[in-house]
Amino acid sequence: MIITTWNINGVRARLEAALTYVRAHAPDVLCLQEIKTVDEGFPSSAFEDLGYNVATHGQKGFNGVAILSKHRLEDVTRGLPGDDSDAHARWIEALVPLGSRMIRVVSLYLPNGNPIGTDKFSYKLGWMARLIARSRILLEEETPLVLAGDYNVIPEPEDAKRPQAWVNDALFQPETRRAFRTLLHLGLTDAVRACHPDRGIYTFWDYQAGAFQKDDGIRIDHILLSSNAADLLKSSGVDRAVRAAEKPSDHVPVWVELAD
DNA sequence: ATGGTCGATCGTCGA
Repeated sequence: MIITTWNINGVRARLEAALTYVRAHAPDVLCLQEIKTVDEGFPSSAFEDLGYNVATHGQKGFNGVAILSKHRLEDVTRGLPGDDSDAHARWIEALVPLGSRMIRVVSLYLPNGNPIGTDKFSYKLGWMARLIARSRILLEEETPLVLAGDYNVIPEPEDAKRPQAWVNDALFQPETRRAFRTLLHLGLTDAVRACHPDRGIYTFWDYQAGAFQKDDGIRIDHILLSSNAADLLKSSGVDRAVRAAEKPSDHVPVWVELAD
């Protein structure tokens, strides 16, 4: 089973690119972030025509996440618990059948947090604390867990072409990286890092200043696996060619292959 | 140091 995550930066602007990708790769599950539309604006029928079930958690103008699946979607839950005042659409969970059992898949869009020293950065750190709390609860279940999305976290210096360019950025702050490590220490595996110890693997290149042409990228889209999901891990990868296609997102798809 | 680029939406925010 292939589970893919992709920040598509606007599902309506990216519909043709998304359909092209799905036709070519046919992932079993596709987690999307930054759909940038309300649920009613999501082009569900275009994906349903390709055999996918669709669950969205949208919002007007920005944010918004979705899970598309060739298999059943059950027990769909929207929103990250822990703060009733948080109206951002950044979290959706679902159960998906994998062989004879179920796995829990989450599509998440962690706040960017820039600029540092503002309430946006505080919101990011608070959201990460809630992510850790929710993950702790989900890990208590025996259902294999796949946490896929745009984490807006550069975990280590080797996850950036120019780490020094990010030292004042929310994505690479010590507090941000520490919270991400705390998350990993719950027992989660960074699937791409586990399969690819080499540096130079990036998932995002800014639109500006020819970043992709210079390969001036960062690795901020991650798939974290519970230990019983990591036991099923066969391979993982990053589809960087998508960034060179027509009218691309600034992020590319990241995927894992799990044994059925 | 500044401005450089996108999407959603239509002046400006978020990234």
